[in-house]
Amino acid sequence: MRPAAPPAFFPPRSRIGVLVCEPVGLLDYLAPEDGVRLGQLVLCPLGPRRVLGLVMGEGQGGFDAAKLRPVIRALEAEPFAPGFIEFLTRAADYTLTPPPLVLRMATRAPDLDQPPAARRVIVPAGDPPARMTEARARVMAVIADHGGASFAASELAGLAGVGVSVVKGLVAQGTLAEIQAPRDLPYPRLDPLRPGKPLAPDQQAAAEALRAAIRAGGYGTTLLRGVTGSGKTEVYLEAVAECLSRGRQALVLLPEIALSAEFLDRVEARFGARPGEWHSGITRTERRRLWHMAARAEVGLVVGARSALFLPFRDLGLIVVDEEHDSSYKQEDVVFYNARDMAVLRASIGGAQVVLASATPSLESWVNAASGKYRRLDLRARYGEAELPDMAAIDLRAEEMQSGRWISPSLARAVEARLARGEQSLLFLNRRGFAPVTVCRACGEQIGCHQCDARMVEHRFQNRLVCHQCGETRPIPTACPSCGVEGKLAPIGPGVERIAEEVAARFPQAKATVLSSDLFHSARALKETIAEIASGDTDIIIGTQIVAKGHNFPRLTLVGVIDADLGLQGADLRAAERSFQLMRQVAGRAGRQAGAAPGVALLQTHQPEHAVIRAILSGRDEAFWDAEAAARQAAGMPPFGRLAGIILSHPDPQLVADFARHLAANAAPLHQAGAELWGPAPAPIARIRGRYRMRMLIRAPRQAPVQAAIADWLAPHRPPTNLRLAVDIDPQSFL
DNA sequence: AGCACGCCGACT
DNA sequence: GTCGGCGTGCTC
Repeated sequence: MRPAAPPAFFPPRSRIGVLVCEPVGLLDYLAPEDGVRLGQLVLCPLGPRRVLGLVMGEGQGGFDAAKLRPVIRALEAEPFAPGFIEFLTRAADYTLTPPPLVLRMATRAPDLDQPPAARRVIVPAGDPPARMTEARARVMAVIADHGGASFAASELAGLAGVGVSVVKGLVAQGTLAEIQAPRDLPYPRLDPLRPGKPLAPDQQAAAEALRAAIRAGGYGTTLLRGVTGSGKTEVYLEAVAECLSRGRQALVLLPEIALSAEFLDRVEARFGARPGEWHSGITRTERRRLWHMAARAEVGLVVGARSALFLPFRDLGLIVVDEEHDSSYKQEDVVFYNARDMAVLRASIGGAQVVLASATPSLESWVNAASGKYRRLDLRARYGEAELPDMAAIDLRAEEMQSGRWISPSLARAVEARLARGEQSLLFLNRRGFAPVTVCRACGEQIGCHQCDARMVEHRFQNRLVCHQCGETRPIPTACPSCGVEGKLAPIGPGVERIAEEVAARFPQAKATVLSSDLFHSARALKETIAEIASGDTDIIIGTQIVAKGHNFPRLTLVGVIDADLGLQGADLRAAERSFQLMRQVAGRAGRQAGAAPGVALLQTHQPEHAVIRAILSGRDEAFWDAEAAARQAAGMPPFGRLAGIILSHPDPQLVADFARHLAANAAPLHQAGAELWGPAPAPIARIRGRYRMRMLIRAPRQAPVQAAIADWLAPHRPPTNLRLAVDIDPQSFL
């Protein structure tokens, strides 16, 4: 373990620099009466308010010493480690996010300004009572059975099946005592020495390579590539074991933590205890506990969603980013960041290892591995040849398609064959709802959202029209809102609900289940449905991309992609890459059967000769990535060049346009840095929630100081009131 | 982000 | 004359 330098101490009333959780940022204060340490969280006076701040170092000066106000008090939370402060600072610099917003992400735990939560618990204190009754004996038995665990009086009474008065009586006798104990307890230690599952030779070799990297200490990133079922998880859990046995903390990031109960069980089976769990669904109590235990190094392993990267770990030695290509790692609202890239940044500062695990890596990671910047480890499939299903295109131009139907005769025959054999089929369409467009046959009007530049999507199960941009819903009208003609509104195009209708009509004997994120109010409900499907309770699954995430359906032998062309259109830089990854994953759902013949994946397409379709069918990933990389390199696009998006929005379209043009006309700092500026242009979604949106795109050579150039460019221009300006470094979405 | 201040139109 | 709309600016 590395020797920890003693944290800098600032004596009482000395001048300190504090980053406050408000847009003002770094301000000077006087240290409180007991002094304060670097990295401590403090409560500061700011105007009439008290706000949270982080002690960053000595004061900046340049502010009238007589006006300095003292910090109210230091919080009892563990101070941030210097490496963590550096990470926050550099993450803010990289993403061009105001540092206070990054500090907010790092302090998202309840009651940080409160002293450690305590509760009153009952502990053994003395001799058995003079009179031992049956009820008293039961209480003593519960205490004996539960060893070190401690309970509140009411919990103890409940467990013993007696009234609280019995417990109180024992306290009065002096047999038991009620004491104050911290509410937030350390997590049970995971045991890295327990034996893991036996590993195949290639897993063994990969695990040893990761262990060696961790043993060597210092930073490094590894791309761990292996299809679903190749045992990636067992391999990186070995890296976790090595990290834990060296006394450092580990973090596993997952894209869809809500679905990870199975994952937590695997961790428990491997290490004998459950890890800390961090995502939007955990309770306030658990959130507070995990935050403090991360800071105090009293949790060894945390499994979490992308925001877990901003937990104040004391000494993080390993970050695993599972399914590293997943687009949910990119946050695009208040703060724009990619958790995969920030994981690499955090690890490089803290001397930690990163494992990027995926069956279908992002082009960025693939190129970094090819250039030697990342180590690359490959795993083969565990179960013989069943890695991928047999794949074929169904050329829709050659099929007899009836209007209002989307399942071709060829695909229907394949489904019939599965029904006859009692096997499952999956029909994949990445489109929620019943129909994406509702058109008036009298006047041609397409029903749109009042707030957004988007069409309302019919959701027949809810019997409403829904805007997929802002979530606004309204009843499905019978008359056209534009011309008023009754009964002429018609749904155009399919969504999963409409495929379900077609399935019900064409395969009336089959049991069908629709899997779409909007149909499940909770992660639990979704999990239950998935378990039912896995148990064989369904003949035909109709799903959006929610089905692409690693669920194992043992009886699934056919995957039908309703519209393989859907992701290919549009000018999106990553359309080909994303389409390839998604269809590869969906097709893989039919390729997992141990020992059995591989399943079949059929792609309905109007363009079977398209490069992406051919690449998927051929199963030659390397060739696809090579071609994609060459095309990106030729165009100077990421990862060979750099992009940044500028998104401006305001309720008045004229105002956004004027300000955007004003910025574009004064872009000298960008050009001096070797960057190009494209736009402004109305964003593809030109209006969301009543705000008009314009976009600009910056492209620069790989080594250009893009962030500094953008900061210099924007600094002199005050945006008008209420105009929102967001900078999206390394954008994934261009909408 | 809040919360002041202050400069304009609409009233008891 | 005031009350209150929100645009501008400051917070160590």
